[in-house]
Amino acid sequence: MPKVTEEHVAARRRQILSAALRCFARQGFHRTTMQDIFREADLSPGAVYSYFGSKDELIAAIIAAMMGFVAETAALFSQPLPDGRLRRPGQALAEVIERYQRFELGTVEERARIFPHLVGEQQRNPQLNTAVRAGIERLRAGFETLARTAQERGDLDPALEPVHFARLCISLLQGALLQVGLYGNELDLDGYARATTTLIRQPVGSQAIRVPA
Amino acid sequence: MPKVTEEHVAARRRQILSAALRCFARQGFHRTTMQDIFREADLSPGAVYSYFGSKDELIAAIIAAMMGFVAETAALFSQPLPDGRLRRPGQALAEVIERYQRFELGTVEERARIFPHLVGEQQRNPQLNTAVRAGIERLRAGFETLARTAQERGDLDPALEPVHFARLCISLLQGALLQVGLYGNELDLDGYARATTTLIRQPVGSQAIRVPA
Amino acid sequence: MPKVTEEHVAARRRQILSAALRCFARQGFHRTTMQDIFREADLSPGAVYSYFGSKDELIAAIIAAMMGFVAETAALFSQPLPDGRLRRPGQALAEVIERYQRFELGTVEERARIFPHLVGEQQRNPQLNTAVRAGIERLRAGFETLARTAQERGDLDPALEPVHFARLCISLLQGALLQVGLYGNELDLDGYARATTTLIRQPVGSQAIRVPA
Amino acid sequence: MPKVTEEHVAARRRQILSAALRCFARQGFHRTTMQDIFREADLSPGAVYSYFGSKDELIAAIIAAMMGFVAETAALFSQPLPDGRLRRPGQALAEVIERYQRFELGTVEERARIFPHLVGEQQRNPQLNTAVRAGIERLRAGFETLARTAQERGDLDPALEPVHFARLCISLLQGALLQVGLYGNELDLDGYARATTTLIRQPVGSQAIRVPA
DNA sequence: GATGAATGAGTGTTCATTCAT
DNA sequence: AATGAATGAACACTCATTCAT
Repeated sequence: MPKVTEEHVAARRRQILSAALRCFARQGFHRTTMQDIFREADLSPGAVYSYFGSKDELIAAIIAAMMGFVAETAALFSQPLPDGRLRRPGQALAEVIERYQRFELGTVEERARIFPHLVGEQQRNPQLNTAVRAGIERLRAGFETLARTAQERGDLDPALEPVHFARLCISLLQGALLQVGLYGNELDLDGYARATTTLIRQPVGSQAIRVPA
Repeated sequence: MPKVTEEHVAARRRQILSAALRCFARQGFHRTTMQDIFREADLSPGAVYSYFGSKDELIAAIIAAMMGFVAETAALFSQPLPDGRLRRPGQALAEVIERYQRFELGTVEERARIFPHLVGEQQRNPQLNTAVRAGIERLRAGFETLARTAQERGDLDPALEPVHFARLCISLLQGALLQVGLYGNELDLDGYARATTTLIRQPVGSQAIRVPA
Repeated sequence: MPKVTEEHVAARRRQILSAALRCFARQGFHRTTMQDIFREADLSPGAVYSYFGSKDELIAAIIAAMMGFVAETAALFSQPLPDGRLRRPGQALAEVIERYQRFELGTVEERARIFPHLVGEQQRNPQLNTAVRAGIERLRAGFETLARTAQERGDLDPALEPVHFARLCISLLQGALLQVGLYGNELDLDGYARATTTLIRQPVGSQAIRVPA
Repeated sequence: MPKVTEEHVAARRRQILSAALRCFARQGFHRTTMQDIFREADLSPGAVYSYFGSKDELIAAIIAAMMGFVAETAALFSQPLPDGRLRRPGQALAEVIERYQRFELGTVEERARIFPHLVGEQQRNPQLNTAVRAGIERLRAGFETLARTAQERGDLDPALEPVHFARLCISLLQGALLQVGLYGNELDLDGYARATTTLIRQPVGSQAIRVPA
């Protein structure tokens, strides 16, 4: 009965991971005890430890899932839209936020609350640091490419250096996560997304034509 | 000689806080042990505990110092510039980043590395949460006011809702901190500040007058 | 078919015991986990537990097997040799060592490596202690009898008190085991056996006749 | 007050080591929990751990003390007696046993009961193994030298190969320890020592002159 | 009979905090 | 005021054993 077992294993891992995510979102990685996770997952220590070898492995699995989301999203940006053109940066930003909301691990808020802990952990763990930097860099590079393309098409103010502009896009996403963590449901993520799109659209000539008051 | 004592107390508190900051920046709040702090401050446990009642108090004091910076900065924005006008939002953003770099507690990088830990801690501690939300809200409200004023003067695209726009300004600041934590000195904060200013300047009519290609 | 089942049971027990012996010789009783034994025996937990009720029972079974060897050997000494005479103590010592090498449980080295663990365990477990003391006492009493007989025949220096002499024979055997455990194959057990025989042969008058230098 | 502290530290270490020795002698290394040691030493976990970094370190310290005894004893054998001559092997054996009884760590019986655990541990721990083999080898080499010297002086049967003879001396010592562990105070160690001396004295010609019955 | 996922008491160790000096 | 040895609750993790299938 290998199939049943395989499914069972996958289900248990999901069960444990989502319990851990809830705990981590509530208390952070370090304030969460393994006991908390056993209780939340309704499993014994031995059961959890037969699926994940240590607390760190559990943390790493959750971070890996989140970085997987980043990698997939970054990959998406290299693909043209159905109409054969690349997204404008503003569209891309809104798309990330929308995809984030549909991501299958935990809830929007839980993922947002995990985010600062992930950042903190990665600062201290060289292995995680490499992974996280690589992930973010891929996303940033994606925005940079979109910015160049948009500038070529006259969709973006050429005064914005693509390298820096891409960094700001990352900031807008990071800020979204932090503010969801801070305000929870009170923050309207879709409204936030629309605002970023508005802010980002900077057509050619916008500055030049400005009429002095 | 109460004055000497008072100064002595203040100096010791600074000594301890900055030792703690260095430790926290290196290891995060939870991985830092009180022993680490005793060693870094070159003081005995008893000495440290006579100035701060607990580790949490130490954490809270550091967070309070950082929120103090936020509050002062927010207060600044209500004051007009020497010429009697209020800053444009872009100016304000650059000013925050510049002030941040001159803030006297620890180094630019240490403060940035503490930031995610601060966020994580505040999510868990209602008292801190209230303080942090209040601080950020004040800053956000400051940007909102500046945005309205700028719109009235025709310095900012009226299509940008001030409430949301202010949130994005916060994001740009939060992103700056996270990225300094991530890249350290490799990130050029002044370049980042200039890029935000460029992104933010959205004069009236910029969209309307755009000439189709 | 009770006979088949009985054989099956015996075979399984042997399979498990020899797997356990290998593990115990490698890691000692306490560092060996039941998982180690399941893996070494290539059986499931349930299977092993249906033959031995606990880890302690497994340990006891192995110790019992080794004490069985001691008991058989001690019994042998009461029997005269084919020529109707009893062994001289030196012969007996060599015989024990030779029989030890042919004992069917595990290898020479494995049994030697188990020995100190056996001693340690028996010190702590009154039931085992009784069994082990009885076994060794029987062997010691055997040597004592052989010593008396040898003394009567003039084959052994009467200055050696049989009671103490027998103890020393036991020591020479214990030392052999410990040193095999320590040096493994590097120790030549047959050479050791010959040396003990040489040491032990102390004929009547050997001291008296000694010519002063 | 560095002197007071230094003495205090030494006293605490002794206190802890002797508590540990009692526990280990009673239960063996692995069945002894750190809790047992805290209780026996009447100290808190933190106190014990500030003197010894781990259970293994505690075990190693005790084994080191015992190997120190072996090393000192072996060193002694290289020194001639007051009369300028080297000991005869039998004298040396008795001297070891006598010194063993006066050794300051724990009681005679406790040290004996630790012995099999020490052997078992050393089989599994390469570092300990090296140390223990070296210690025993030094003692064995001491006996070998004494044997050669004795043979040259006609004090020992030249038929006994010094290398093997020395091994048997080690066995007689090992056996003494094991039997003290087994019988406790019931075993008369001094009687044992005298018996070994008697067994060992094998003067030249003892075999040759033997009169056939 | 056999399996192996699950249990949960128990382990070694850490570290914020106290208090006699 | 200052010290630092000591405390002990709490932690991550292990492993002998069970029992539904």
